Amino acid sequence: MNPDEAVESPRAGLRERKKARTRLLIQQHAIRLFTARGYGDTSIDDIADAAEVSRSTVLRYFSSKADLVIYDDFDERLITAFRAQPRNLNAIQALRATIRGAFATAQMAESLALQRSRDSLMRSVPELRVAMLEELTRTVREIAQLVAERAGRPPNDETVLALSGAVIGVTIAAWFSSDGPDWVKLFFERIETGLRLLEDGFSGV
Amino acid sequence: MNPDEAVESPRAGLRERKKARTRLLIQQHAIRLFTARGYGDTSIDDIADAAEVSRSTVLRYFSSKADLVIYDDFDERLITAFRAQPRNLNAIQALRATIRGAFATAQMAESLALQRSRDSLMRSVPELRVAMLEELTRTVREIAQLVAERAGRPPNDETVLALSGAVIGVTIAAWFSSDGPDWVKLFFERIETGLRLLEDGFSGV
Amino acid sequence: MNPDEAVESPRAGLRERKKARTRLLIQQHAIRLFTARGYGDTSIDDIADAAEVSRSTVLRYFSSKADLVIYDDFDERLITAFRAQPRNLNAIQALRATIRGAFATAQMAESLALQRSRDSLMRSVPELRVAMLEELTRTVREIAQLVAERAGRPPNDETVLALSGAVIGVTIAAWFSSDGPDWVKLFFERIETGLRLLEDGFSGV
Amino acid sequence: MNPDEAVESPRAGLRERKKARTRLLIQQHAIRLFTARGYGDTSIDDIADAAEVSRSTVLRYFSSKADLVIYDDFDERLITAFRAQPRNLNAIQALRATIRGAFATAQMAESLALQRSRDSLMRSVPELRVAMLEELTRTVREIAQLVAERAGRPPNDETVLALSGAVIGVTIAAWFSSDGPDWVKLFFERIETGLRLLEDGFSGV
DNA sequence: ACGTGCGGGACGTCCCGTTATT
DNA sequence: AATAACGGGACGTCCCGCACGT
Repeated sequence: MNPDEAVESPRAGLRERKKARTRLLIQQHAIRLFTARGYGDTSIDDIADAAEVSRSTVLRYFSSKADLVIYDDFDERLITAFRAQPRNLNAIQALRATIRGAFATAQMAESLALQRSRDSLMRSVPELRVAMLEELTRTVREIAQLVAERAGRPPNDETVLALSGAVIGVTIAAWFSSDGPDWVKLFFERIETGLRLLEDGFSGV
Repeated sequence: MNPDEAVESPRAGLRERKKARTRLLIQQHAIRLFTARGYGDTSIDDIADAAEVSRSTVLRYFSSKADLVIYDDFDERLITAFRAQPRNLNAIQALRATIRGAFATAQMAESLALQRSRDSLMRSVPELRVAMLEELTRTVREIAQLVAERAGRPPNDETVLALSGAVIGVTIAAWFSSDGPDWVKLFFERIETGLRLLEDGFSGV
Repeated sequence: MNPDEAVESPRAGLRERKKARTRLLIQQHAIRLFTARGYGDTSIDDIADAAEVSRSTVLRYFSSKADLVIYDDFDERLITAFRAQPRNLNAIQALRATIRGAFATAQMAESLALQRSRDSLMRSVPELRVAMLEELTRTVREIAQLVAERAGRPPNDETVLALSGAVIGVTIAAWFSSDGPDWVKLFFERIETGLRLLEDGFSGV
Repeated sequence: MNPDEAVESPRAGLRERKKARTRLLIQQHAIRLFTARGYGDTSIDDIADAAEVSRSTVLRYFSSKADLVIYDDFDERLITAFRAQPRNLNAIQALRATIRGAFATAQMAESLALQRSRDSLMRSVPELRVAMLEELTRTVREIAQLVAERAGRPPNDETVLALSGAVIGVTIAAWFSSDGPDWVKLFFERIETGLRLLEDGFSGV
């Protein structure tokens, strides 16, 4: 789901930039090896060797083996983008605008192939599918926080919760149903459609 | 999530009824033991002993240890109830009517305490939480099937997918946020609120 | 085990009093944070921030993280009180009188809630339980010293050692078995019972 | 504290005998290496190599590194011996008789040198001292169980708790104070003295 | 000089495939 | 033939010492 690092913070410290590069390097090797040899048949040591770092470093950057596939900074960047939306948009409008922006970014990402591999792994390896679902529940809470901020309601407000859940549900459904070579396009289209329906209501269905 | 079996299908054969009772018996012992000793510290053999059946019988009824907690027939009964809704209701209206019916059933359930234990286990044991999420993704597809039937659209229709995903998302959010002694009531209220918002749209948020 | 500082030495210098207050302040913040976030998830820096002192100050007052929970001035005060007992009492009688005095003090302590938190932490965090046991073995030697003084025997006298060990053993057993809301009362009652039995002998058991 | 395997069950199955031998073999190598190179500087792998078993096997027999030093079957054998005491003895008398029996056994133990090394390690390595104290608190509960059985009282009876605590306290004090070449003799003498005083009472001190 | 990242390595847990017992 | 021990290896956590950068 990671449309890569198109929007890299320009003035990040050297230290930070190096860390980001190491992280990406490790993840690239990991996904390459997982895809080539299979997830279960690739050890963390194999990845460390390939990336020419120590096992410790791999585990410092990714807290578990599954995290090597699951991790992306999509959430962080969506959150930043969402917060930057004009204040006159309501929560869903801001979400839709954010998603459209993310799609533009994703399209021009150089490492779409990497994303495709990640996606394929997450679909096929039960352990990863499971880890991703757990991750999604964390995301529900983050979205709730964002929506609550914008709507000026508490994060445990019924409406806020419903919207957050619906958004993540639409995302899961879009992800599960978007397969094939054009999956990124399909994926974003379906999220866009879903958000529009959330805005207008499903009463016509 | 199972508000128990108050609405037992009246004309089930004797054999079916006995099987259902054995299943419930095993599950009750399982949840009692899990709650008392902890999930990890209770073996399938312990449960078989307590329920006075053989280990193989336990595994005939439940395909895994997690299933002993996860399983309920809520889905099946919701599906039946959904199909029985008047044809003039649209998909969401039918869902809302179904949920209201389920809530009435749940309120009069005799073994709310059992449900409370299940709920508590599913929240606290990561292994179970994860199994439940996996289960939910299966449910997305079933709901999509139902909605597609009623709307007269194919199951992979964009709108159908979005609605199904949104419904399940609202359910997850309701579940995660409904805690405390009144969780069943809260849970159903939040689903009801969520479905109403899905029908009307979130444009006002 | 600290029933608080109700009996503050009346003629302590201002400097001493200020140090004691800083120490208590730090400890209160520490235990509050440990209870709220968990022991492992609270760093010494967090505590320093909360108490508005520097990290080095925290470590000046408490030599380790565990010490923030373990420390109390119960021992010092018991020793002082023990030494003040009439000379005609034998060792055990003096101990019993001392404990009774401490209990009266403990009962009127204003911050029983703090003690309750400390107690709960010490029971639940293995690292702390262990530190407390180590601390207790140090106390054995101090008690041996006191008993030896009063009995006019050398500190490594067999009888002195046996009595000191027995006293501390009775204390451990009383602590481990005193749970629930009334734990302070139970704790002191059990020590009192134990000391009486040590005085009279267990031949009737 | 392990007076070794003088009283080996004569008709133990071959399987069991082999297991007991493997366990002892591993422990002997462990203590030899710990003594020679230091505890911290000896890894579990080193021990596995020396004993010519796999690391897994070492950890199957001993659940932690500390356990390699801490473990003995002293408790189990004391419990068995205690239960075998004549029913007309009260709890303390039975304990004293049991200890005297254990002492006779300990004296003829061939591997006193091993015990001496264990003792020395437990005194000098803080980590082990700590593990032993935790172990002792477990033993308090076992003694309480035994005493309760014999006295016909519940295990959480105040008197039972006091006696159990006192016994373990006397044991700790005896252990801490028994040093030098004759430590085993001293150790048992001090326990014997302590138990006699517990029986008769400390009123004369 | 000071902090922070990194390599290295041990620990304890878990799981699976193989090998012996019984 | 079934059960149980064993070897092997991966995982994730923790800790220490080094070195790099600022």
